[in-house]
Amino acid sequence: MKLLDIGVLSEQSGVSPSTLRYYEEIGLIQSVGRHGLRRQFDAQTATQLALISLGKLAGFSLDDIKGMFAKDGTPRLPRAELHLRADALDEQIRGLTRLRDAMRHVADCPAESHMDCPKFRRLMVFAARAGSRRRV
Amino acid sequence: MKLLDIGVLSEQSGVSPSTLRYYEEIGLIQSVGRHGLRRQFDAQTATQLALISLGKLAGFSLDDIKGMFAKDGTPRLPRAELHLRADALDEQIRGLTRLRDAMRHVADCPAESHMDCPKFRRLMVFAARAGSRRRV
DNA sequence: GCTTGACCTCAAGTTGGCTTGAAGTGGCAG
DNA sequence: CTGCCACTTCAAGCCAACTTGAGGTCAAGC
Repeated sequence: MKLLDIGVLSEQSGVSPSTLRYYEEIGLIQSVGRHGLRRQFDAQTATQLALISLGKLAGFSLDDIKGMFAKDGTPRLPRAELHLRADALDEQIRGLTRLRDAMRHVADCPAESHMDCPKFRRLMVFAARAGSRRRV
Repeated sequence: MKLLDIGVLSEQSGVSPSTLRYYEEIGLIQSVGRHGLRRQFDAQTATQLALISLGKLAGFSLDDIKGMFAKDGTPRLPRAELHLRADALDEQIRGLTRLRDAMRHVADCPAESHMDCPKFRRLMVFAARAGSRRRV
């Protein structure tokens, strides 16, 4: 079983050593030994790190992600949870799309002031609604 | 000119009084006077708050947003900047969409383990790339 | 054998966007 | 006139996800 020195893993994964130590501290990853003082990691940890960054992209917290690995570090992704998260992503994508369209419109809008533009005003109503709802 | 007590504005906008005070403290909004101790705000501030929540949705920081108002509180949205931000939103939307599709696929994927699914592995490569780039 | 440099530990600091707590004040209903 | 209650100030706290700093260790290259 090939072992990776923390520096190598860091280099390979783009995750800084301090972050790796932090991840280990919170139990997200495990080192399998030491070379002198230096942590050594299983090659599998690189895969795990890719999954972690994937999870972060999808909006999971590190704590959420922690629950997605079995004790041995292999992924354990509950399908229902994935669907839920995909739905949340859908929501987010819809909101962002609306926002982007409106921004484009406003940027090209000939109205003297943005406040004179009906689309902009509609956008603000949307924003006001979105703003007064509790954050996701 | 109609004035709003902080409580009224808070109620109306869904922004908590402490947040309003915080926004004033950082110079994002201005109160126009006091009724006893209580801050009073211009009715226009409600509009401004809608814009602020809009800006937050779009991924602007409060500091960015601060730059989007003239000293009198009227919006000053540079069109070039809007286009840039819309482009960034596009990027974000594309990434999220890819992610969502892949998540859906994985959730329904018949492979024994997620690790056996080619799509999942491709997704991880994407994640590894995205993760090692500097955060936007 | 000595230096070097990347690692080590542990505590504390950072950032953004607020919220909370303690102690005080003032307008208004009764 | 009294009590209430939403406000006030100011400092401190909170959250996640790290980073930084001080002081220490160790394997490897010269």
